[in-house]
Amino acid sequence: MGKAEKTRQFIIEKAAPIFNKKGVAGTSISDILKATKLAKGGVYGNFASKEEIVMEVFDYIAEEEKLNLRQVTATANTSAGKFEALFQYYARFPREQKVAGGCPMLNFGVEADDTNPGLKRKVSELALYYQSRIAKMVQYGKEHGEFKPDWDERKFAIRMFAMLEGAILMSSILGHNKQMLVVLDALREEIRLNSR
Amino acid sequence: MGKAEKTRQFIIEKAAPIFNKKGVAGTSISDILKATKLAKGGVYGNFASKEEIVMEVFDYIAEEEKLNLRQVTATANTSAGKFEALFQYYARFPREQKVAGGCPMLNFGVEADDTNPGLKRKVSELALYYQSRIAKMVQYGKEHGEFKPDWDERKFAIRMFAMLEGAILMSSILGHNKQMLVVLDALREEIRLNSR
DNA sequence: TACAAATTAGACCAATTGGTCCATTTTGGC
DNA sequence: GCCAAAATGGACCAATTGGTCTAATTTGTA
Repeated sequence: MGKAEKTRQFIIEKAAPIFNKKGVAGTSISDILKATKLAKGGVYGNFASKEEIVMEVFDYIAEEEKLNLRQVTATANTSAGKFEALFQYYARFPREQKVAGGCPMLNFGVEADDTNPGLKRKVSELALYYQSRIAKMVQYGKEHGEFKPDWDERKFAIRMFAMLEGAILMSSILGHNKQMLVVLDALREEIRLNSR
Repeated sequence: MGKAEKTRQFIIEKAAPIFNKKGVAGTSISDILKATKLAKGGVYGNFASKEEIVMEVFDYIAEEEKLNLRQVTATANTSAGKFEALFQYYARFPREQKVAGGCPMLNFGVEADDTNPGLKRKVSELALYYQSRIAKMVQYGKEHGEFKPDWDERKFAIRMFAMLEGAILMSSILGHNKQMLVVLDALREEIRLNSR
């Protein structure tokens, strides 16, 4: 029992950054064998196919990232404070990422879009989860008198999410985070304007 | 002379949507042979490698997309009008795309990031080109009294670009463009606030 | 400590990968 | 319409792909 489960988890953890960096099509089973130092039997005894590994890898990265962000926001006790903590996290992104390779929604989403409906669904669910978390942070802030009551939290969540993903893309292809900083400042300003 | 050049172009045009949809690693030479109905000699007589095809395919898509957007903005003669034309184009994105598969900066950028420095560079140049075009549209609007002179065009360009890319990602993984419409409305509002 | 069950190593498989090469065909200029 | 040059088809290549299978090892438990 325990052994197989541990090997499974071990494979997932080793495979995750590879898939996140090189993509699904760009990652071969032999890449995973190399990283885990297992033989084929060790992998295929625990997973039915590459596809199954990919799915679980995505779930794993998603869960780690959620955990990460929950920790980041937990440090503050006001909504504005949580937003600021988030912004400071993204100002350092992807340096403090647990699973290397950048944003999994961006990486897997772009590839899955035209090739893997199951994975695409997972990505969209994760994206909507983040947007609802953002919206809830605004909502909470409104309920506690931090933010103006007429601030549309759902629209803000969509804009914030889109801007962050776009900024992550730019950071990775430009090799610096100056554009991310500009985006974060704009978000800060938007929060300030909606504070009271 | 002419023949080889035409075959080259033919291969690029047929290969472009495939690479744009399935990615570089996800596209095989045999996919290209199938799409062009050529044999290997016909492809490798015109290109040295898959890599060379990819590079030219990206240039081709980039050029087509630039042309497309230039036509879109050419219909209006004010900056505000050009922005509105752009927004209407992106409200329909990717329906009216010349090369199918979505935004090449998103598709190629995400994959090239960790795997292909040459392609990565092309992507970043294209992204900066678009940002400078946006900035110039604001600049022109300021010079012609459309927009307020203290509007920071470079920061706006970064935000607009990031939001559009993020919205394109969301459109493709959600399968609808509702979030894109929210983003476009926000951009419209920002332009309105900076108009005079 | 014995032993069945769980786990793994790695040989093996057919299919596919990117790429080469040359004989044949097509081409455009004279 | 001739003919060299350009272009193409497709056989062929070694390496790699995802995946199977079995013999050997490791495991937890009685």
